[in-house]
Amino acid sequence: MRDRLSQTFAALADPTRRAMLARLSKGEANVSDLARPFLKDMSLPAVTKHLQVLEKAGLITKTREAQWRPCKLKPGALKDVADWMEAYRMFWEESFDRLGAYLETVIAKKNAQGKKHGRKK
Amino acid sequence: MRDRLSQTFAALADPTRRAMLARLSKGEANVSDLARPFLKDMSLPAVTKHLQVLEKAGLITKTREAQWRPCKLKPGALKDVADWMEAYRMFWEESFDRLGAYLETVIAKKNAQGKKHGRKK
DNA sequence: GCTATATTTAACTAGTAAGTTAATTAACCA
DNA sequence: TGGTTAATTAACTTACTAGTTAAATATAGC
Repeated sequence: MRDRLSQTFAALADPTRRAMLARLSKGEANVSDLARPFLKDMSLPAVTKHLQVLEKAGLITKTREAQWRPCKLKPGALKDVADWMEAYRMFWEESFDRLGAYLETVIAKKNAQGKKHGRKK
Repeated sequence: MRDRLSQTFAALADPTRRAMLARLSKGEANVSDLARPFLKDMSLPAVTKHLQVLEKAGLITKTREAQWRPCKLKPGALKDVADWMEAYRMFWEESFDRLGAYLETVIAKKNAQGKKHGRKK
């Protein structure tokens, strides 16, 4: 599984790792903060490994601060997932009138992008 | 990996399977249609297995029609992914004014849901 | 320097995933 | 009935994943 998007999806395919992301969505946390809810179920090295998976997938960044390793969400990879998902939105936005509303938001988004930031794709 | 969302993410963590979904987003297709682009790279049983993964993850449905097995996208699982993603949208919608626009669409969506369909969560 | 705290690395095991080839099932057609 | 097409199942191999325990590294504070 060499491609980045596959790596990201694989990282998300685990409830422990998703719980860690959920925790990080509330704010920065170091490894032992993130480990705390799971230490009944698994060892600390297991937590370290999960964090390495998240980091390699580009979902978090880990920095150094004394003996702690503060982690935070890194949005890029999630954005890639969101962009991929976008192609399928019409399939889950089931009602027809919602589809119309959806198309409007897409157009609004495109315009906003064109004006302010040059984004890839 | 017992939970459904993990199963869905795992199914999406493979470029072959995502390509199959992309094909199905253009319309129904049977197994050999879906296999065609990959038969240089893998055997037909491998394709069958990929489709089984997608089916078990709730991403496609397979029906019977004579000796063919027409497949089509099943949006439910993708919707679950989208719902999960929603909690993180603010992290990848990086610019502050976009965040404002995002909040408006969330409110609009909430209202639309309340009026028309009773959805979970 | 010594010790406690935070985290990672090493070495290993068990289970799962993705692929293979060969054989099998199922439906159609002549 | 026999052949052809479509798809799956069986049995197996290889590689990866998630976890383990034990040992190592790094930093802070006395």
